[in-house]
Amino acid sequence: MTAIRLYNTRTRSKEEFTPFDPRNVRMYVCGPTVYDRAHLGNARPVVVFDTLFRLLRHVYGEEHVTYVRNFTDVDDKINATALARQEAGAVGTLEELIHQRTEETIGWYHADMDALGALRPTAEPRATQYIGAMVAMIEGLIERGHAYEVSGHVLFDVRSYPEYGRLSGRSVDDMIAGARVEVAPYKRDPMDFVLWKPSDASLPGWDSPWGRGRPGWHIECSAMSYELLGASFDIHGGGIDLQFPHHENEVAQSCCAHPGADFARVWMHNEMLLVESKKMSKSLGNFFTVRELLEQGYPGEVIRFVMLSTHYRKPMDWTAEKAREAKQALDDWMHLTCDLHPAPAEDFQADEKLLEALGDDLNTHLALTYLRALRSQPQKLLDHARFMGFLSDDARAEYNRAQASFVMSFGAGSTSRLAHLAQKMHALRAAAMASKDFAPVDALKSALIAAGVEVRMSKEGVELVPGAGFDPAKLEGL
RNA sequence: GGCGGGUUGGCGGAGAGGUUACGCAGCGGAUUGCAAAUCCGUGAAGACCGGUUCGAUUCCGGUACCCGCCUCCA
Repeated sequence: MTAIRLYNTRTRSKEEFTPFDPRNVRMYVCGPTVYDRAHLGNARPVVVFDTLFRLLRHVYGEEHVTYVRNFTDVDDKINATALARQEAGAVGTLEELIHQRTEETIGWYHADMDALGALRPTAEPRATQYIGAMVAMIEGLIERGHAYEVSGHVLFDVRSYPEYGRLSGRSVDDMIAGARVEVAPYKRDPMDFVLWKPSDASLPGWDSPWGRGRPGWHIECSAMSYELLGASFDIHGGGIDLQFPHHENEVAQSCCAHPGADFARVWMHNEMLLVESKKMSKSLGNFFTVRELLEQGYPGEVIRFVMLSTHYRKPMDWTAEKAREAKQALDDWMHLTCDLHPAPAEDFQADEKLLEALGDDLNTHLALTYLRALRSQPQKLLDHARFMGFLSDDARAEYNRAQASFVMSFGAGSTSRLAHLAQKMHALRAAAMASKDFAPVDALKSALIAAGVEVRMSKEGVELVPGAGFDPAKLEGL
């Protein structure tokens, strides 16, 4: 069995991965808050942990890996969007408008992440489906003396959990010293965080022992991971910016609610995405969405390739140049493999070298280097690229559709416009060879290149290949 | 202020205490009427200062600079 070593944020070291139960390897990854289109930064953990999911499925068997990624559909930004729609005259109750908004966003998210070649997780729970589990967990925390109720709020008492701060390497005292936020007066300790907060009539709420309200941000992941994966599971992933406070608080809640269990054994955090060397973030406003990129003509697999060309624990700068290189490599692979048939997934056995690269804390860059070396073995390249999430059925279909639509618009075989031009070119060239006057040949060649056609000439004949910027209209009159 | 991470050739980006990363770009060659595509070959690095070592870009310490978290965020 392939050895997998993963960097564990909790211990700050690379460790050999040993699942609690090899027949049910369990991974939880923090998913999106569904109030708007996913930006490119949101896509990084999706692609990274999708690659890990694929590796785990290959090593332990498809049926033996459970991957949970949540949708946060309780959030004040969602409420605000719904409220704005209502004020703009949208029909329906606030709850209906909120539901509409989250449904719509989840649909976008699925479409965008599918385009990146990411497999759907085993389960995608929504916070609103687990309010009962959250309330139960909060009640348990109060009973055990780890949480307290104050004026409709329930707060977690960080001083009741001595390990608080261990995951993110901070001490409560240091954090208080450097605190930049105003502290709510009802908190026993400035670092105490909200488990439950009251909702007024203009906000969505659920009945609870503490009145009508809604959960704090962190409790949902604790409740859903417990319900779907148990008190102890193998891997918890997410962006490094979630390490504190989100994951720290998750650890505190879960470990206090289920003493004796491990919660997540391995914590994995992907680094941030940069744009122009600055972190892409909502507050800086320098983010763009996956959809925008797709619409600009960057195929999803190109985005995936760029993502995987940088190790997940390093910041990654998104640049047009990287996208260009990725596209070049993928086009080349597609061209080499478009006529081959992929091996059925169940028969595929990945090469040990590729598995070693991925098993070494997801060295995806090395894995891509391995794929590149497979140029001379197209069948092997096709199967291994597909294992990595490239050259998918969709991408191959799209490629073939593009080829077909080209034939469609010009007619097939010798009557095709380009074939005709190729013949013309060939004849002109043959004449030029004799007359030594190449001007007419060069003129036609220039016109073809201007139309986005690549001109390949050899002794055997002339081959015309339409490129990315191919414009059939420019062929008129040639 | 507290905590964490980074600094590799023109660009991107890995591994390894000593032996070619790789890709892109460049250069040279084959090929071509000239090109394109393809193939072959090739130069170029390890922020700075110390230490450990027979030997460090790789380990340790310091300096500088950059970045992130501590506030919604993947």
